[in-house]
Amino acid sequence: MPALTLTPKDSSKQVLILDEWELGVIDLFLNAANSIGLPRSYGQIYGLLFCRDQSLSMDEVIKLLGISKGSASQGLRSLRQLGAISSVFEPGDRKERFVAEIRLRKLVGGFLREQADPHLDKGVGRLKQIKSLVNDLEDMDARKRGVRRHEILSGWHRQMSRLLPWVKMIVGKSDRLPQKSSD
Amino acid sequence: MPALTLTPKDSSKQVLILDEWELGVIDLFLNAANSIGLPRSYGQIYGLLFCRDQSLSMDEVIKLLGISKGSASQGLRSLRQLGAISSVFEPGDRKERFVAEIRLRKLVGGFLREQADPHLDKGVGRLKQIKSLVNDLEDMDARKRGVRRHEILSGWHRQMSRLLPWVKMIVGKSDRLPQKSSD
DNA sequence: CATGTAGTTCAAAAAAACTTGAACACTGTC
DNA sequence: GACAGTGTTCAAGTTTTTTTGAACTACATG
Repeated sequence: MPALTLTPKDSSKQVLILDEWELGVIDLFLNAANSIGLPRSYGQIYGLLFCRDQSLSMDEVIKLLGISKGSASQGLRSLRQLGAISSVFEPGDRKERFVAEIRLRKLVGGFLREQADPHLDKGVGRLKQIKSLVNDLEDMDARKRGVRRHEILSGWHRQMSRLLPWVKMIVGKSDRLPQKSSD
Repeated sequence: MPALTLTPKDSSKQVLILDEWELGVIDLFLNAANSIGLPRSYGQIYGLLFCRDQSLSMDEVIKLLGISKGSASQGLRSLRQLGAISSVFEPGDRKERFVAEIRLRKLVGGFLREQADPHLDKGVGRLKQIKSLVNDLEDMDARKRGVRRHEILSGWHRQMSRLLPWVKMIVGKSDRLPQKSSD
């Protein structure tokens, strides 16, 4: 029972309530965000934009999701930083408007770039530190054990570094091919 | 101070303090655990076991890391469930003792099995629910939008399902080859 | 330059996640 | 059966993360 008394072609008067399926999608993304370590509200925001054909302003996001200005501002900024959404400016409008990036390749790529890569970089430093601590050991047996562990960790680091490019490559092979939705 | 007058070649008298490099490794795993969404203490426990050649009992883990019985118990159980550690029983000893799994392939595989797969499974249900909500829509335009979104999500789901086996495959190619530690 | 709109910041409040430890359960011994 | 050694459970406490909202910056307009 929404959209009953709305104006004909008034595009700024877009449905200001959410459909049930949209709530489902938003909740799905809320959970997804959460499980990859992002704040729930980021997921909600992305989910909302994902559902819509039209760009939304921050105000609309706030009203539709019922979240605070602060959350919306930070969420939108971070999502853009991740490449998960992008902003557009309607000519002659001061408001910034947002749309969701829906190419999985881009989403995954952005996430890896912003989250995984930094961790791998920090890892280099940590490994160096461990190596130097190990090299300070006097006792040869203890040292040998330490060296072995450092070697293993270095190997893992190398492997993870190799993996990421493959992930970016594999995801996005045949992005958007939604033919049979038989299930 | 139990086990003082116990066994002959008392193997329980192991170093009861941590080397500095071990602290470094433990901290590394603490952070790693955290960033993949596991409790910090799991990382500490794994890190400690990773450093050691000898198996450790729960008691030793508690003393060495200074964590509570509850954390140790839950951490050890979950890590075993993830396949990140395994338990061994010294003959004639009632205590369970633990060692770290150091094959990256196994670690990654266990993590994906226990964390990623369940999410994908739940995803199937969510998608079904969204689909049925979308199919209830009267308005054909709204419905079309909903169908489109459902198709995209299904495509993503398919892609992620395809990706995981590759990840398990790629990681572990040439596990343990730590030849040149020149860096 | 006063006003209104758009958006950011950040300290404090709220919520979520993690840890603790005391009570409990199980098992083998005397 | 009472006891001692091992390990689990979970309500309550602690810590960390997230959200809120009021104050603030920036900027265009009259």
